[in-house]
Amino acid sequence: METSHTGDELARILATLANPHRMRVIAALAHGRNYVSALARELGISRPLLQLHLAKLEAAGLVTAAFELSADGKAMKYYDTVPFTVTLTPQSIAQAARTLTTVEGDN
Amino acid sequence: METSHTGDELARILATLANPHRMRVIAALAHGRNYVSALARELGISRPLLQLHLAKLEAAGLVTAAFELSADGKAMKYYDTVPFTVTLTPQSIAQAARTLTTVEGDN
DNA sequence: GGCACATGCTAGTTTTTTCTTGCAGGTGAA
DNA sequence: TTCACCTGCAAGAAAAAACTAGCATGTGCC
Repeated sequence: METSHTGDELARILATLANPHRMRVIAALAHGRNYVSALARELGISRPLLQLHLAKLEAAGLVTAAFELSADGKAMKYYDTVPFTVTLTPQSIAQAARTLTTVEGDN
Repeated sequence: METSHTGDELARILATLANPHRMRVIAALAHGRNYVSALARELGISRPLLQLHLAKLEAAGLVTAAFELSADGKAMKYYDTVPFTVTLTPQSIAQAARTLTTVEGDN
């Protein structure tokens, strides 16, 4: 559950979600947690590419990672979605825009 | 007022909103409509740059443009925000992801 | 005419993001 | 040992986005 974000946080969240691969990752994880190699196979993309997207999703706080040992002793990195609710309206954008830190010239 | 979007529409909306300049444009227009030259001065950015961002906002359906003649007969292009409400949750993302059209390899 | 304001467009650069390729490490099992 | 899995990382290529600079148009007013 998300409450309010700074403008920069919101911008990062939106930029992170605005990608087809990452939307599919969220969709896949919404059905249940999974580890990266299996997830890569499920989505039909390369593992390094998936790791890149997972890193961005995690940086934005939209998924979490947890190491776990499989039955046969292998280290698996499991990812799961973080529940969130973000409501976008012109007003909420305006509110967030007030806390943007992008410095350029002046304002 | 927004209802449901295709995955591609949602991705475009999010990508459009995920930019500091465009967030500020939404914020500025939320206070009232304005024309591009005045808006550029208010935001402290160049007019060509603002026009680029306005074009993207309009393409995403987040703002509308209307030509109007000023008192002294000059053609002014006024922009205004379009009311919208987009709620993001893992489920809504998953739902949108089903209609993504990005073709790559297979799925 | 010349100045100040409005718009539009385009070509080229810079920056960021995306993606591939390839190599490293580790484990258990045949 | 070799094979099939798992992870991590980094360098370089490719693609997309952001931004600048400059020129064009038009208007009314002094």
